[in-house]
Amino acid sequence: MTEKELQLKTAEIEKISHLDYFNIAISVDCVIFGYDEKELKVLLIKSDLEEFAGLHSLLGDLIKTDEDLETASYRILRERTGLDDVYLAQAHAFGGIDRHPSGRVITIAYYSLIDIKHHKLQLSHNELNWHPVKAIKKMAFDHKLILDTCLEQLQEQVIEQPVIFNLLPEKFSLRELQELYEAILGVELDRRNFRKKISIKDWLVDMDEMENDVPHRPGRLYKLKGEYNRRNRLVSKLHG
Amino acid sequence: MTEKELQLKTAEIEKISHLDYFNIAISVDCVIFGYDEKELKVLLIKSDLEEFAGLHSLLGDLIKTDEDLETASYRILRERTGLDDVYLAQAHAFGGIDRHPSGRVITIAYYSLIDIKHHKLQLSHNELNWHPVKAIKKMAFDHKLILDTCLEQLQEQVIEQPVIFNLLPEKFSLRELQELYEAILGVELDRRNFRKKISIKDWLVDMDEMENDVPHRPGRLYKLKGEYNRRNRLVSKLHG
DNA sequence: AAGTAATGTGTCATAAGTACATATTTATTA
DNA sequence: TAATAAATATGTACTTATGACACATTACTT
Repeated sequence: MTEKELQLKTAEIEKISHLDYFNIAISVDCVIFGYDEKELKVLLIKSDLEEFAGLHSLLGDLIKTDEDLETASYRILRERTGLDDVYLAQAHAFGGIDRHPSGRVITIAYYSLIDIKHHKLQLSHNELNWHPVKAIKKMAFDHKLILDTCLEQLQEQVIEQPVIFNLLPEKFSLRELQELYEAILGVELDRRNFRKKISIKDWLVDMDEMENDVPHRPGRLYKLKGEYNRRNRLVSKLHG
Repeated sequence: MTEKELQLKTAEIEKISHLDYFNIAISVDCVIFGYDEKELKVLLIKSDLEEFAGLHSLLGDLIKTDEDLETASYRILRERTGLDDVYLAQAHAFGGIDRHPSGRVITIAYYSLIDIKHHKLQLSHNELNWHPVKAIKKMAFDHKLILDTCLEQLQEQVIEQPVIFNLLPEKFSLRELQELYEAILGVELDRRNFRKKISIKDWLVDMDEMENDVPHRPGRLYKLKGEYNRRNRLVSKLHG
């Protein structure tokens, strides 16, 4: 490094009034939920850090200076899965001092809902796989805590809002929908009462079609009313 | 700056693998809610930036490298109000690229609930004042958006959880409690139905005492059951 | 002593939630 | 081809929660 270069660097440092404050990196971590084989799943990658050998971690990356939080989340989704038009919601910020072994990293956790079967995922990495949420015990970093937090928020969210449909193909039967609720909430629901409740919410359109790939009496197919369809929409109206 | 010092600085820079990523500052902003004169209020300071002359802003500060998010929030609360044992909850992270005129700052918003009258606030600054939430139209930065977001979350929270009591003195009448709910939710409630609902929740202990400073028939005084008392407790079990 | 204003309680109608049973339709099996 | 199995589809009775509403009581004020 030449004297000239050093001077430039020095100027750069001086410009930053409190270097201390810029000694913290910011990342985004995405909890990507999917639903397959009657199980809620999450997309994880094998950790490449020695400290966490054998453990899995969420998909995340540091935020670039010219992108906002949601742009960064969408970038990660695109880079890792090839998907663009997915449901995304901010869950929580995690900022423990020692949460990252290489230094101070504050992360902002988002969760995303994906229809595994419909979207052809272009998984960017051969150690990137779907894992049943229920089976996950330990993860790298504080990612188990992040996962649990996102799952809790998802549980609250699906009860109130019509977001669960982002995990299903466009057309689905009421049985499939019920099984998905059961997988997310971890409870068994009464079929008759479930149907009553769903019909009261008035979220669905009857497609006048039937299932055709089931080994039993096929059920009617429904889709979400267009007005609730959030697949292609930025969920959060909040980005300041 | 000597050659030696330059070399040290250079080493420091080299150690940071991607300087770009450390060009973002992180702050915490606190929406400090209080309740007085039958109004929900928020503690604001006059902005000292020229861009926002005449506008008010939330209390916030950059996070230090050795403190986690909640520690930073509590530090701000302590520095600004002298209070320590208050309810605090994380609301949302805001990371818009241009949200701060002096550079890239991502902020994590917390809201806090304070009993204005009981705690003797040591307001650190003479331009620090309580403002009725309903009257606030414009604020500095994106702080109006942050305030609105926190208010929404508070509204959801008080319906489900016994947190509203952090805004009241230890002993209170059902009328005071109802008025507080009305102020937060922005609705009028039926007195008889309200009392029924509260009694079902079984949050309160009858103190067998009466109001004594009211110009009408005094009501019974209640307090929150100890098991729900969160005043001295870190709310968030989540800090990774 | 009468008036005023708020406290404190109760009822009824309606809506929502819960437990539970039977008929129907399709695929499979004998 | 007929019986069987398994899932769909729907309805009813009971309980609980919600919302609208009325009246007696108590303490302060005039």
